[in-house]
Amino acid sequence: MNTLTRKQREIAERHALLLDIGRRLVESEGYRNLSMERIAEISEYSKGTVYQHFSCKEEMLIQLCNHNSISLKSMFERARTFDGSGREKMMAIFVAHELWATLNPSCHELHQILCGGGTKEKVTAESLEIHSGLEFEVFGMVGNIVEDAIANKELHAAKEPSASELVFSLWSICHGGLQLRSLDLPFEQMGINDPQGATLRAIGSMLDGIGWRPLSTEHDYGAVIERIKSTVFTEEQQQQARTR
Amino acid sequence: MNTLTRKQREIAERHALLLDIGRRLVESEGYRNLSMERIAEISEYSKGTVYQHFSCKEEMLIQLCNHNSISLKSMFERARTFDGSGREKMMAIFVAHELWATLNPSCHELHQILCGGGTKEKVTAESLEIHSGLEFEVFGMVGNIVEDAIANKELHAAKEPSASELVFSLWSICHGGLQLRSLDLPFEQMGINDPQGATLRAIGSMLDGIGWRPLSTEHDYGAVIERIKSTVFTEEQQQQARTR
DNA sequence: TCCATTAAATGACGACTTGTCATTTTTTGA
DNA sequence: TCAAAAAATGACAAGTCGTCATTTAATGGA
Repeated sequence: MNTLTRKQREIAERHALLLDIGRRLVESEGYRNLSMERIAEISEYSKGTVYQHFSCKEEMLIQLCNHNSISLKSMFERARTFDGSGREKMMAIFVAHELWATLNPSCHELHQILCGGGTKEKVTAESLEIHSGLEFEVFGMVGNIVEDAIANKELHAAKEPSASELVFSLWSICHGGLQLRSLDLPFEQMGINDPQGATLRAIGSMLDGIGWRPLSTEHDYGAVIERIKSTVFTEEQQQQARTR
Repeated sequence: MNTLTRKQREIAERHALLLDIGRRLVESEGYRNLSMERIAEISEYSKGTVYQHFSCKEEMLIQLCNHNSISLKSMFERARTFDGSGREKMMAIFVAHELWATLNPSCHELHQILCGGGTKEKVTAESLEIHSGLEFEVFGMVGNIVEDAIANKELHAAKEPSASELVFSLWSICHGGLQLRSLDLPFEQMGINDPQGATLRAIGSMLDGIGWRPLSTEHDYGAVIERIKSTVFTEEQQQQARTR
């Protein structure tokens, strides 16, 4: 039993190693230049061994993506511990999401790969289920913040947008913003000086629009965000500062 | 001269043919299963000839994408002819965007490919410039509607969000919504019964939030959208109805 | 300790793609 | 009519994915 577990541990370690190599390759050269052959070379295992861990390239990609989702989830878990109003907690979620996207440059790209191109068809049912499950959990976490706010009367319940729908909208703004930013258009020339801030203000306007109190005109959310960064995400913020 | 032009016309025609085959292949099998070899076969030209038109696969993809952008632009041009308030015109833009995305299923996927994966590096400078130019023009068109609304006092000018920034936000919501929808999560199970409507309501909330009059509480924008569909986009709407 | 059995690792291989370029075919115009 | 220019072709090199027969290592009983 002991030996068996040792072997299992070795396999798990190698699995993590391979994923890490994959992540680094995607980050440094884009997922198009990722090849299983390269991963085998770098890891100094043979291709066959790599294929014992991942049934195909896409399987590796979805596992990388799931790994990212887990890290997002844990950041969201920390975000919701921020001691503040519901809307402030939502700001903490936003901060978490931005830090996550900045610190894991591959995550947005990987997410997009999963969306299209018949990628999902090639992946194992298991990984796909994990993926949906994580997406579901993350959605739920954010939804709970909305529901709490409704319970606290910060936000009046309405048929539309429902709590889930609001999460849908927030998700759209965040990911759409990331996508647009990744196009690296000449934003300054277009009159957009601060794309990240643009996303933040878009969320602010939307929450104002549904009447989530205190409104952005009634409260200094800029200061809140600084407080969130320096209290809940100290380490990540430093890490981000170092990366730049 | 005449003969030369005939030849040129032939080449242009073939170029269009190849693009069309490419588009159909992307739509039917996803861009991952697109191969230049297939395009050559289907078109009954040789691979070498195909490569005289497109320096590489990515070049074909960006040209497809640019083609889509041109069609988006022309739909936006029609949208802004809608006879109504600034905010109603913006709804017409939204309708145009939704119809465009529905009628050209490849466009969103192609757009995403361009974002990442080192695709832009492989493409000709010319196509890339056209791409940026189109994006710029489309942004400008929507921006003009915002500026007109400010001039008409429907919307009070503010430092932030500026007109361009508002366009950025709207773009984010629309594309983020498309991306999320393309993940085809179990939306109903998550409490989201109408994803397209969710995007629409998100935009409504945001425009309410910045105080663009008349607010959604003061005006029946649902009815406006029906009017837009039946007057400006009659044909597209029928086409969409047929597709479903 | 030795050896038979089971498990794991390997890399040659077939199938497929991309992009090139020497060769062949077609067109042009004198 | 025919030589020169232009265009089309597909064999080819290079690279990738994923498989699987073969080799290598681990295991556990005698």
